[in-house]
This record gives sequence, C-alpha cells and structure tokens, in this order.
Amino acid sequence: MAPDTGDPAPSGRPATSVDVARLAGVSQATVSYVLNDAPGVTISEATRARVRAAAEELGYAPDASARTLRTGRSDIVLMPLLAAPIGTLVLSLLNELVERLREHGLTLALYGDARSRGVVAARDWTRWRPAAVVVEAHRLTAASVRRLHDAGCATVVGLGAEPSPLVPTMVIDDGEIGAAAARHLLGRGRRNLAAVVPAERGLDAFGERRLGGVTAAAQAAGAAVRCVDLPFDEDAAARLAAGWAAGGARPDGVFAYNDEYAMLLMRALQDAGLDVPGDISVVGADDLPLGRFLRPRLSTVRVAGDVTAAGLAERLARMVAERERDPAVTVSLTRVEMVPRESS
Amino acid sequence: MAPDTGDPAPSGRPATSVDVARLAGVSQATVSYVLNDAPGVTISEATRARVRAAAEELGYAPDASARTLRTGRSDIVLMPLLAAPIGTLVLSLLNELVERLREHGLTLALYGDARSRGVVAARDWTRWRPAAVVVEAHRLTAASVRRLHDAGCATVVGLGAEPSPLVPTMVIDDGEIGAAAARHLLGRGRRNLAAVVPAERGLDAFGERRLGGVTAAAQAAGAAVRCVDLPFDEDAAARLAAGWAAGGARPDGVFAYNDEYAMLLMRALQDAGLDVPGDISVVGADDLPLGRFLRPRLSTVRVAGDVTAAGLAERLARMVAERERDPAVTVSLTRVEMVPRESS
DNA sequence: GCGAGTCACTTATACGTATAAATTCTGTAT
DNA sequence: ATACAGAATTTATACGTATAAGTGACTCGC
Repeated sequence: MAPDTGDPAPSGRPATSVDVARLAGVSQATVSYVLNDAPGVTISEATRARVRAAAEELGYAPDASARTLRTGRSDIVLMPLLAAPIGTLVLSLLNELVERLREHGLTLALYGDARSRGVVAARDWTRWRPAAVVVEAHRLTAASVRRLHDAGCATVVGLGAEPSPLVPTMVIDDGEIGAAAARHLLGRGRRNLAAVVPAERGLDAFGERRLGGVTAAAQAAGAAVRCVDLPFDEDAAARLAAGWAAGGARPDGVFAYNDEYAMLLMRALQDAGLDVPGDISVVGADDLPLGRFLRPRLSTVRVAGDVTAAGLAERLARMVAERERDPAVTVSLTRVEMVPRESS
Repeated sequence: MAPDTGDPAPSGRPATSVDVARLAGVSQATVSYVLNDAPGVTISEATRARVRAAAEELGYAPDASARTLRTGRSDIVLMPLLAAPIGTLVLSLLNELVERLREHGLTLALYGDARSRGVVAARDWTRWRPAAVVVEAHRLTAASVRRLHDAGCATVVGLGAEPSPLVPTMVIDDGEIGAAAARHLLGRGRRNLAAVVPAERGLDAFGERRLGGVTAAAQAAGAAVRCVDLPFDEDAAARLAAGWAAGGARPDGVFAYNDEYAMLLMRALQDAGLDVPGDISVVGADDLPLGRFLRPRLSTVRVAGDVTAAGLAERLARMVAERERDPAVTVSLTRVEMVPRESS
C-alpha cells in the first residue's frame, strides 16, 4: 500500500475555507467564489490557481452542514425505510442507485422508520433539508407533501402500485407480472388457470397485485381463474397437490407468486404423481438462477431490475434539478419479460 | 385516512426555535434548554410546558445541519457503499440495522462510492461530520483514520475477513462456514473432500475464505481436500460430474460455496447417474428456503443474519457513545450453524 | 439587614458557508 | 488632470442551533 500522502497537516481539525483563504492570501469569500465557480464574479486566473493549490494542500472539503444551513438545501435524497420487506428488486436498485445519484452530486440516505406517516413523518424527514424524498406513496398526505415542499425539498417522489394524486410517482406494478404469466399460459392453450398467492402477511399486498394482473388478463381472454392461498410450507403444498391429483377441480395452468412458491408447488405436484407441464403448467416470477436447475426447468417472469436502476437515478436527478412536482408524472419501474422454459 | 391535522401554519418555511420562543414568550436559549433537557440548567415546570406546547403547535423539528454545525457532530452513521456485491447477509442486516440505529438516535446514510480509498475518501466522508463510519477495512489507511477522528468521528468501524490493525473491526469470517461444513462431512465418515469455489470474479474473495476454512478443518483431521473452480453454468457442472462419474478421482464429500452452487452441482451429479448422498455427500451454505424442496433435501450451513443485526446496531451505538477506537476490539458477525438434511 | 447562594431566566457568541453590497485597483477616454 | 467604468477583491451578514456567561429576583442563615 502506498504511504498515503496528501495530508501535510497530519493532525488537527479539518481545514475550513478560512484556512484556505489564509494560506492563499485572499479572503474567505474569494475561496468560496473560486471553488464553486460562481457565475457573475470575476476572479483572475492567477488567484484561482493559488486558491485551488491551497485547497489541495490542506485537503479542504466544504462542510456539508454549514453549506446546507446557508443554502437551505442539502444534496441528500432521503429514502425512508420501506415498510414492505426489501426484495431483490429494490436491492438490485439500491446498489446501482447510490452510485448513479452520486454522479449527479446527490447522496442517498436511508432513514430509519418504516411506519410513521403524514405530517409527523414529514417533520422528521425535513430535518436534513433533503433535496428530494422518495417514499412509499401511501405514507404521504397533502399536508405532509406541503410541509416537505415548504422545507425546500425540490421534489417528493412516491413509490407505489399506482400513480399518486399528490406527487409524481414511480410505479411498481406487480399486476404486469401476473398478466404476462397469464397471457403466456393462455397462449399455450391453458384455459383453466390458478394463481397461487402467499398466505403470509407482508407479502399479501404484492400477491394481491400479481393476482389482479392474472385475473384481468384471463378475463380479457374469457378464461377462468381461481385463487389459492398457500403458506410457504411443504405440508400445505402436499395437501394442495394431493387434492388436485385426486379431484376434478384441477387447473391446467398455475401462476405462482414467485419462483420460490413455484418450486415449492412443482415439487409437491411431482411428489403427488402429476406431470409438469403435462398435467399442469407452472410459471413463477423473479427469474431466480435456480429455476434453470429444476427438472423441468422453471418458466418465469423476469422483472428487469438493473435496467431501470440507472434510469431511475437519472430520472430522480432530473426531477430534483427541475423541481418536478406534477402528480401527473409517472415512471414505470416494471419492465416485464416472460422467460418460457420447460415447466409450461 | 384522517384529515391529517397538526400543522396550523399551513404554509411557509418550517418553524425554528426562534419561532417557538416567540410563541412561548421566552428566549431562544430557553427553548433549546427545554427541548434538549439540558443538564445543569433549571427551568420551571410551567415554562417547560409552555415551550413544549408551542413547539408542538408549530410542528417544530430542530434543523439537523444547524445542530451539526454548532456541535461539530451529526447523528449520521456513514456507510460507504460496499465494493463487494451486497449479499443476502448484508441485506438482511441493512433493514434491521436502520431501524435499530434509529432507536439510538442514529441515522444510517449509504454513501456512493465503492472504490475510493485512503485520505481522499476520508476527506469526502468527513463532510457530514458523521458520528461513525462503517467501511470495509481494506479501504482505510492510518492517515485516513486519523483524518476521520480529527473530524470528530467518534469511531471508525472496519468490516473485513480479519481484524484490522487500525480500527475496531466487525469480522465476517467466511472461513468458519467452510470449517463447519468440513467438520460435518468428516463426522459422517467422509475422508476425501472437495470444495467447489466459484470461478466468477467478485465472489472469489469469499470463495477463498470458505475454502480456507474447509482446508484448515480437514488438515486438522488429517483428511485430504481438493479445490474445484466452477463457473455458474450447467454445462461446466455437467462436465465436472461426468468426470467424477467415470474416473477414480472422485471425492466422497463436497462443500459447495453456497446453496446455489450446491444445487447446480447436485443436479449435475444426479443427471450423471451418481447418488447423493450415497456416492457423494453435498453441503451448501446460506440456507436458502429452496434447499428443503430438493430431493434429497440439501444440507447447508446457516449464517445467523438477523440475530447479529440487532446486536450489530447495539454494538455500533455503544461504540459511538464510548468513542471506541481500540483496534484490538473485534466483533464476530458470523454465527455459523450446520443444518444437516438428506444430502449428506 | 445583608452578603451568599440558588433559581429562572436572558444576552451574546461561534460553528463554516454563500452571497449581497461595498471597496479598491487599473486602465482609458475626455 | 479627472472622471469613469469595469475588473478584482474584501467586508459584512445570515442561516439555526447550543451553550458559556451574565442578570435579576428570591430565600436563608446569622
């Protein structure tokens, strides 16, 4: 490792713009003008060079809180913790998002309360004078949005299953996932569909949405859909499969909430002596790598996560710059793609 | 939704402590004393009540940047983006961590540069005067740690595979995972072990560690271990399995880097006509839910994520409070537990 | 009856920055 | 020579907070 040079004042508090000014032999204001490339101010090239050299020598970095206090606005994009469990989609976004936002001079801060809502929450969020707040739309109210704007927040962006009437929204429409699966199953000649939805709390909201998409697509084609609640549990899956193996109320095509439920179900169906896809087609969602190792290989609906991450950051940065506040603006984060394999 | 009361001044910039003081008929200093429960200052109960009522009425929340500027220290725990891909362990931590830290009055901020190191990076990190910085230990240098401390950072916590000589470290020792698997296999009478390690970049560091653990445990028992590089790819797995099915250089126990590689491998072994665990025992890691749906059910090594998340936050909060800087302090984040099932 | 001591406050200041307003300097046209 | 217009820079101020230092008003012991 290199000896890590670059800090000639090896100890003591970090340098301020006053320190830089003193070293460069100019006033503090000049330092600020130079380092911020202030428009409408003329500073000679010689002075600029001296200031920059001094700043470099002292390892100067402007104090973020002082700057925020002065300007009334920070470079923070505040993202209150999501109430819904962070899934792989959001995770894959997070990594990318942080880096991209930085390229636009913005810092992502996760904030630690998944439950508070309305004005009380907004009060808390405004304490850092964030440039933007990205939050689940259902946690916003008209008053809270006003409060955020009053506090200098350039834009408030909602996240949700549908556009919010209050703010520009990034729509994560799980319905499209179910719809894609249903269209695929219908395209393969299946007419008697079932949607397997988690019985677990917390996932139910997503499950509802995906189910809704299946239902809508099926209805459009005049096919029937039944909904099946399934806990993530082998015994429950075995009971379900046994019923289908014995009785006549058996669907010929199943969309499972995600790949994990699909795998659970497929295993149970096979153990009950049913053939996949001969007797029943199975489609999952999320395209887990493991789906390809099953026999038959699992068909799935992929949500293109990383594609939208860069775009999301870009969009967010632009919204901040343009102070976008029009609730009519919506961005869809769900780019859905059917990946047919052997199970359907 | 409730009509969202609580903001009698429906518009205009957020209230400051001066506004509260004016409404309560006291000085700004009094407001600060009351709301911070300042020790060593006596304020009558009547006044306290008036101040609190005024603060509530105005929806006052102290400006974080002003407070930081004044005190020289924020309540931010800065976590520069991890260079290593965020895994499920870290993810499960993240959710929990944010909430727990908040209970201690700390805010987690993800910061957007996964590559910068040393003093240059430290300069950037200090701009928010964080209370603590949690970062991969290899990105720190002696000078950068000094800089962070000089900037008022109560503690700098390293993350890494082994204790850092510079700072207190949270050790994520992947070696223990491999060791647990190896001990398990040896306990089942396997003497000819193999460790399957990803050929992919990015995971190789972890792979090395897990392999190291296997090797150490095996050597201690006088058993042999061979290392196998495997890309995450069905063809490669099939070739490997075919070789083992045909030749004599076949191990009787395999530890795979994680459950996904284990599933890939097990599938290939079975397709090649080998019996698991009859011919070869297979052990994975991470305890993915899906492992239970395979036939045979997959044995795995579980890393207790959520257990350590609360503890991590607790530890972090204490380190901040006590300004812990002793590099000899280490916290192990890897609580490892063998989950034997049918594949071994 | 009077300094000492507590209580209950207020006044004043500094943190580090951005920027409006004021000032000095340097040619240049009159 | 003298006013004048930029150019180049400095001076001064405000952002909102925490806290040291100061100020009366009371109580109390003697």
